[in-house]
Amino acid sequence: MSHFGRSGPPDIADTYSLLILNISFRTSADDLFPLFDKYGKVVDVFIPRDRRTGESRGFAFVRYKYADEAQKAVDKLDGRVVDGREIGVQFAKYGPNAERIDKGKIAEPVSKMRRRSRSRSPRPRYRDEYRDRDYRRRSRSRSSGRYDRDKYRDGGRSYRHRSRSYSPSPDRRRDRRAPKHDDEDRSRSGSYTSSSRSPQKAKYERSRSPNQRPSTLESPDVRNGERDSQLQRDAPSGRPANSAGASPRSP
DNA sequence: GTTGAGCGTT
Repeated sequence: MSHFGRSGPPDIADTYSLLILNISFRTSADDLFPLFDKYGKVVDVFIPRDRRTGESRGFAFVRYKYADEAQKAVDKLDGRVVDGREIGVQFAKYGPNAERIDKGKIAEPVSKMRRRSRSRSPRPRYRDEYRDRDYRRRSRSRSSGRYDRDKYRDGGRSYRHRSRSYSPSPDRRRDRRAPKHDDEDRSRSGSYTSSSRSPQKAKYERSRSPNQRPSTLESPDVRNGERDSQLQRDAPSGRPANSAGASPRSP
């Protein structure tokens, strides 16, 4: 009953969802919980994070138990400087399931809605987060800015002169994060339920240990050469039956 | 290490 997290939200029956925008990227639910809990009874605080990097997106969802408290929080916390950034508190417009929300509170399930609001969708939200597998680097920021310009500048001539054939598979490296520290109290690190709170709130070093394995990170050329070498060494006969007829380059 | 309109769950 008190343990949720197996299937998403704990209980969104009589709770009002508030959308917190403009929050710092380092702000966590633990920092927003006491802030919002001071104005009312916070049921849960959820901060959507990126699936690729795992960083916060910059907004959070605070679920209140009563609308009056939520309204108060919006009026009080809206415009408050948190972590050095002004946050924006407002009622959630959409539900977790894209359902209809009334003042942050879920009006009714989609089943009862039938197809009433089906014809009303003139605003297709383009969520270019991770389409499927073609998730590129456009994301929500970082891409559009000076970075692109700089990149373009560098790519003006470097990009074009990419030397010989360049294998278009740079994102093939699946270097997993080195499981150095596994004592992460925060299992979800996103949903705060005022339940499990680590007494040791030391400064979580953002250093995610970017353990990049240079072995697999080596250029394909080197690997290719090595493989080629090995292949050649594997067939010192001078005539590898494998290569007989099937040459790497079919002219 | 970076960024800043928006709407959500391991």
